[in-house]
Amino acid sequence: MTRAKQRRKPTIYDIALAAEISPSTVSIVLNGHALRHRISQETTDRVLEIARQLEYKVNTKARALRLAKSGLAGMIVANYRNRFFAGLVEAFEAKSRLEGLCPLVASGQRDPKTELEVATAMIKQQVDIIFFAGVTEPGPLNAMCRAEGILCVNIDLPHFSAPSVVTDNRLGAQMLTQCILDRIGEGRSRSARLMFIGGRAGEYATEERLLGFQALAPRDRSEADDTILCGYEPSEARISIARFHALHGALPDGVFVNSIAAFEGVVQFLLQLNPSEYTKTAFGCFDWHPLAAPLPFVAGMIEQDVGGIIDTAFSVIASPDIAPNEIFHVSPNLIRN
Amino acid sequence: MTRAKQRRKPTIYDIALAAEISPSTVSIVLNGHALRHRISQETTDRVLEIARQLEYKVNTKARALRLAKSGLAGMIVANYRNRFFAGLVEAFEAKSRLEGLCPLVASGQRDPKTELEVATAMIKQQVDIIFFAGVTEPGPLNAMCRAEGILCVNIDLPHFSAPSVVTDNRLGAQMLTQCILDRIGEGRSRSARLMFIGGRAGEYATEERLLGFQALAPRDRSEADDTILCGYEPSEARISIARFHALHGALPDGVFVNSIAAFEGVVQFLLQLNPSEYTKTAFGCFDWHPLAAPLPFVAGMIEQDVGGIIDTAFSVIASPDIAPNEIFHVSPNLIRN
DNA sequence: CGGCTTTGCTAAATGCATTTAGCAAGCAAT
DNA sequence: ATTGCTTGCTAAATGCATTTAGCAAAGCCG
Repeated sequence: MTRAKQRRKPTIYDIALAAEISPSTVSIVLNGHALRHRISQETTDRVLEIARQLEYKVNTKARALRLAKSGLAGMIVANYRNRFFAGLVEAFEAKSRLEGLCPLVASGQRDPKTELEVATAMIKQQVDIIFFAGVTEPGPLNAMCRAEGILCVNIDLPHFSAPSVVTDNRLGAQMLTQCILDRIGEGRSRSARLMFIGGRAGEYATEERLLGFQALAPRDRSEADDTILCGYEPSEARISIARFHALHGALPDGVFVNSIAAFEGVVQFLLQLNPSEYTKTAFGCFDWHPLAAPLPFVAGMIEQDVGGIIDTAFSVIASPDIAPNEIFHVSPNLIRN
Repeated sequence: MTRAKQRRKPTIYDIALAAEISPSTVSIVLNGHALRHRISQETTDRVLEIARQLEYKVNTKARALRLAKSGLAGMIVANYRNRFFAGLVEAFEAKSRLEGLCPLVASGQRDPKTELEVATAMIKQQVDIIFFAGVTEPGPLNAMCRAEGILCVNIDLPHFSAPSVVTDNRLGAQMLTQCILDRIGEGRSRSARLMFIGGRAGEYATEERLLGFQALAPRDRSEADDTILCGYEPSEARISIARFHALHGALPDGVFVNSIAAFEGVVQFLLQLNPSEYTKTAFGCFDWHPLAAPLPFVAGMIEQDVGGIIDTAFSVIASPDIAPNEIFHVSPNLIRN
């Protein structure tokens, strides 16, 4: 392999020179349009062989400049530390490559300013599509994409200004609530006291999950302080559940923890208690993590179907006539303990 | 803001037309070379104003084509689910943007074939630099970069074929071991039995950490079965520590868990035991995770300094005369419980 | 043999920004 | 008036791939 290519990267002109034909023909052949343009088999073979020998690689910048598309697929996620987004990104990368696109991912850190900056950077790179996952306000970003003619999809948080793909939060919440009730046991579950902790009022996912929870939680027990929408900070969840415990002198029969972040806070609190305090309580978390799963008091966790979400999002992109306000639901999985 | 830009994106030619000057001048001004090229203040202002009005954005493809550099900074990580890599990526993104580069991250999934594919895709995108973090074999990838004239740095796993930035694993291991000994207590720590579990023999990080561990672990106690390099699969770690426990009828006084993955397996095993079995044992993990930190038996965890690693890597890139085999060490942090 | 089709290929325009060499006008000095 | 410098700007080449319109040669028909 004594390749004397160190000088400069070979272009189609180098191939043309070596094959004694025109650059046009080279381009046609390399793009697989030989038949369409009636290039002879002989010429085609020669071009391909020389390209191989020279280790020719297309200059993506020149191609993108000419075609006004980059072959890049963009995705913005909130962050990578969250396992849901991490899984989403990995599924996105794999699928993008399958589709022949180069994935370009960035985190928006749930900060509108960063999100805008990151989205602008992606548009500058002329990404052909963008998925917005875990963005605080998709509306303006969707508008930007429309103005630039970039196809986009909202993930996780839907918005009417672009097609959206979301987990079926209500269904997942029902599955999780049922799992909690199962753990509590036939006898007690009818009159069990269930608590919902974590998330924000008015927020799409939280509201949906709350609906799923309330559909199964014993009616007569839905008292005001059983639903604590304290956000996603572990410390807030810790304080909130501690307050409940102090007030009632005990934990409820079941706890629906909305998100792994809130779960962190709950665990922090529980581990300060005497184990006998929480072994009678069934916990469920709308999120899955391998470190939380083996905890003895965990009845079940919800794992969102990141592969399904990404596949759906790509199929949305591929369908040209989908209404911007359409929402697709993907069922999550319940992992029972 | 009734912008009639829908048609086509404005180019420097549009600006030139509007300002009644040449595109050359526009380019010079927009690149901040006005002074160097003696463009009058008046002209400069006019160009900038019109560019603003037209919402001009440079076409990165054309620029990249001309300059033969893309303004992209690439990084390959093993995956995103691991918190260390997740943090690394977030630090990388932030720093890249500070440096005026657009971050392009991809995961190699610890699979040489994927790594090669991903690296090739990045090179096709003409990234200006690449960081390799958590790739199985940096050598060939470093060689590719050299052939293409792309600056690269190895992170986490060093290799002589490019400058490397790694956590000071030995130091971190010493800190963690000391922390475990502290927890065990003055009285017992001299003759304490310490165990090292997780990682692979012959692997750089594991060997380094083992050296740090052995430097402090009581000498006379370093028996063969106290060091279990069972890889990174949680199930392997679970089985290994279970076997130890069955064989000796008890846990050791202290356990050095090498990686959060191994820790998962350890936790799985512990939670099956009666708590009295493990409360006398001090656990330390070379990795940090918020769900593991509050566990009562955890004495401390090591958090690698992702920001420091990325900053160091960028400074390596900026220094043209660094030997390819040079290795930079970044101290990690011990999080005590 | 003239006219038509088919085959196989090419010329040239295009996308947009950057940079170098250098022009023209104005002014000062001799 | 001539020479020389400065100021302010521009022409034109360059990077590389793609695509459309169309040319030349060969083959076929009547």
